[in-house]
Amino acid sequence: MVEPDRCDPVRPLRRDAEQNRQRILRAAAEVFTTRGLQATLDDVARHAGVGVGTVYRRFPDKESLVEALFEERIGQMAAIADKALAEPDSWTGLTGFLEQACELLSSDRGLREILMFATYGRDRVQAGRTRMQPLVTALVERAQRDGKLRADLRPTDMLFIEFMLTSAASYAEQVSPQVWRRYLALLTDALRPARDGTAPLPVPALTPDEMAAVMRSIPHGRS
Amino acid sequence: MVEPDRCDPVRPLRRDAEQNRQRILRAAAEVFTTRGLQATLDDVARHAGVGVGTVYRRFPDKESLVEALFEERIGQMAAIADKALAEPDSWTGLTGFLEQACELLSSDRGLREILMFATYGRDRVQAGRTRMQPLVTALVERAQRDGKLRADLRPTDMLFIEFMLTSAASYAEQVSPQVWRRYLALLTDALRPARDGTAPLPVPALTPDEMAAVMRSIPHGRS
Amino acid sequence: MVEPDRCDPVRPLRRDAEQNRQRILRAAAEVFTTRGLQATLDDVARHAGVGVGTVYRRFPDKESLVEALFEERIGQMAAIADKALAEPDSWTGLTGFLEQACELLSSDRGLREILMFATYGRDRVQAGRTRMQPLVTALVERAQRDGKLRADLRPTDMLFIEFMLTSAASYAEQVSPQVWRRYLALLTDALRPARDGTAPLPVPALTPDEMAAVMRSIPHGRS
Amino acid sequence: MVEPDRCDPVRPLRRDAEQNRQRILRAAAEVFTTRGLQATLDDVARHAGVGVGTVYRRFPDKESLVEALFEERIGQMAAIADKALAEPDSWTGLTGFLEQACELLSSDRGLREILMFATYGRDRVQAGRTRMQPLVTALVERAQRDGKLRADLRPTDMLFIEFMLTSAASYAEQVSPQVWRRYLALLTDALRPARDGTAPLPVPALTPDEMAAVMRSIPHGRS
DNA sequence: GATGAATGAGTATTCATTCAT
DNA sequence: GATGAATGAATACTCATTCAT
Repeated sequence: MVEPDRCDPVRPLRRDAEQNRQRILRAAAEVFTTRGLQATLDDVARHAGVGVGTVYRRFPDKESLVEALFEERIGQMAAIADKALAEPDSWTGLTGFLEQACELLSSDRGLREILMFATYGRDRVQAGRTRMQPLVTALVERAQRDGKLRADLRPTDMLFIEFMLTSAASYAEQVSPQVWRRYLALLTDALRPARDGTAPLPVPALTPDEMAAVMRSIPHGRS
Repeated sequence: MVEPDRCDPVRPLRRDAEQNRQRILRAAAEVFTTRGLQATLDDVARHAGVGVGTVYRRFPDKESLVEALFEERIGQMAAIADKALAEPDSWTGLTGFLEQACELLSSDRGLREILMFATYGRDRVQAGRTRMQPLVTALVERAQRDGKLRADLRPTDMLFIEFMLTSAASYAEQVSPQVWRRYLALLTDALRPARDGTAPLPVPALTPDEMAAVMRSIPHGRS
Repeated sequence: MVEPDRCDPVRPLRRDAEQNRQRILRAAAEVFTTRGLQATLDDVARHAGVGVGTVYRRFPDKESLVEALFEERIGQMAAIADKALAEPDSWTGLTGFLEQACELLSSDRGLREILMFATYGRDRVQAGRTRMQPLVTALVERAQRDGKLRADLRPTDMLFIEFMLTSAASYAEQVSPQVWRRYLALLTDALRPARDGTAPLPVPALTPDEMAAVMRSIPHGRS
Repeated sequence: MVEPDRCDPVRPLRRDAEQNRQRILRAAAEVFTTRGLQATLDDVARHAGVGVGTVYRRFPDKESLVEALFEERIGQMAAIADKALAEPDSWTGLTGFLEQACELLSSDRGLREILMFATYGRDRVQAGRTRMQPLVTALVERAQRDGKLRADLRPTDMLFIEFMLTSAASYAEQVSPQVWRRYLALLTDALRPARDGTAPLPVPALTPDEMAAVMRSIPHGRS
């Protein structure tokens, strides 16, 4: 068997298909970001200017599409963490990470739904978390070594802080899309090494394993 | 209890009706709390031991039921705020309010969904908030007069803090139902008067009117 | 708990519901009988003059409806077998059973599909067969004791004969709906005790267990 | 490889095309045989190692492919009939025809579906039958002239017998692939000249024209 | 009033068929 | 000619809401 069509560049159909795939992904991002995961694949298709069938040709089902999108976001999150680690000042790195991660999350309703309700893609979420874990741990430990961060803070705390900020952000989304920065400032302030009169944090933080269990524990459901 | 709407003696049906209403509300709380807002009204009705028709007699539609539930929660929060105002120490009052409100609100998936995505609940939520506002304002201003609370904190911030804690709490509900206390401690610490090197909070807090708008702004329904 | 509504006759809603259930069942029988199992539940609903939702209220899914119908038919089959056993002449009983069973099967495309393709209700079919088995066995053995039936015939053969006749019947359904009687006569003739020159049947008949395996072996699928 | 589309000597494309056609037909036989007619044309194409488009170039639609397949089978049956006519003994010829035809047709789910429900295949099936008719007639009449075959048997009966056997054969395919021989023996026995007490066959056989109508009558398509 | 039966628009998904490359 | 990407009508099933009893 010889290569059928290989004289010059890429295969033409391939190009079309990939173009469409991208178009669908972009449309899905937009639709899910603004209307949440409950948006129809028909909506996505219409938004992308293709038929539903085309969406299903590229992604076996809604879940797969959502997961592909999620994967993309996790990549962005990881990139943010990497950049934060590259930042020479450990404190700036840490707070910058929080800020940028929150910027990412606060504007994406679909992503929020995935993280908070595990409507789809529990396993991917898990994998994403696993990928983030060492990066966040590195950020936290570096800052603690430098004496810039409260000693009793744990890496898993960072995720909760993210969630809390996200929650605030999404709550005010329409009216004051930036208020979450107030609460970031507030929390950032609290992250600094304990001052006089600061009581140690009460309950222990979640272990990484417990954090994983959290994701598993989230009841499945549409929203 | 005073007779609400009649002109003569006792109205036995009234009592039955109210009883049913309560029964439905209790059932709804349970069902929505555990299964989220996606639970069907049939589920709620079955749980309450009544027919769906009865649910519809008491609440014009699903949204109204959800709103009534939310209002109930706000009512409970208002009671907590009242108690907090009765507390002689303004700082203890304030932090106690946060703690107790969070104890109340944690582990309620339905509530979490309302707060984060609010497919339902705009109007009552609004009304509830209006009811809370003066109480929280009093708590905040009293603590600031005493120099116990950061000066740049605004009453609306308290609600956001509450929401953030609630979000963290219900997120970890199954795995570590008390971790939210870590974040309460963290935030409480940040609420104390600014120390050296503390930057003022950046973005302005929401005004009460904006806060009201938040409630109205929440995107509505399935579409 | 007291009976809620029991003063006089039946409960009114119950009557409506049961009426509708019957109407749906009748409509389904008609639709599946003529168009096969691939007919839509929307078709059935339209035929019954109700909404699809009503069909789904009575039968959790298409399969259940089909199975309910099947159950009914099996009941009729069993009744036919019972009647055949009550017939004093064992030969008349046996051939009468074949004839009536074939009359039943030949006019019902849906039933044929169930039996031949197990699109739905494999388990019910199995159960039905189990119910029929002893009756057919009795019919066969009685006729053999009387010396009216070929000695090397086995009960499972009767089912195959049924299937073969059904197959012929369905094939000619539109053009000559009665030709199957020719082949019934042909086979009936072959069922009589062996005459001179009749070779014994070659391959052994299926055992009841193998017969059960046949049903399990039929590949699932829509048609 | 030679020039595809030229006007003069050999027609090489013809060869390629025919090759593809055969490949598709073989693939279709395999796929439909095992999975039934519900298998998708994508399946068939994949199995054949060609694109769906190619399938559609050779066969205007799914129905045509199914029909072509059926015609092929009929062609094979015709060959068997030819061979049977060459057999010196008319009885052996006749029963041998039945046996070999059944060997050919058994264990073909797709065929069974065509025969029993024929969502597809009206026209070609028709043509195929036309081709069979004279051969079978010859077989039957020769045996009757020799006094070896029941006098009231008609040529069209042979097709029905064939169908019945095929139906039994494919029904037990997985469990006892040879049981159909029992029923061939049974029917063969019944084909011998009537003995004492044998009633004449009741309903008249189909005329060739009616037989043709059978093929046309098969209810068509989905809904 | 209470009940639960009926309704039907809405959702994810499949697959025969067309058509640009 | 061949390919496989695109299309969209069709299908099973759900659930908020209405309404007869």
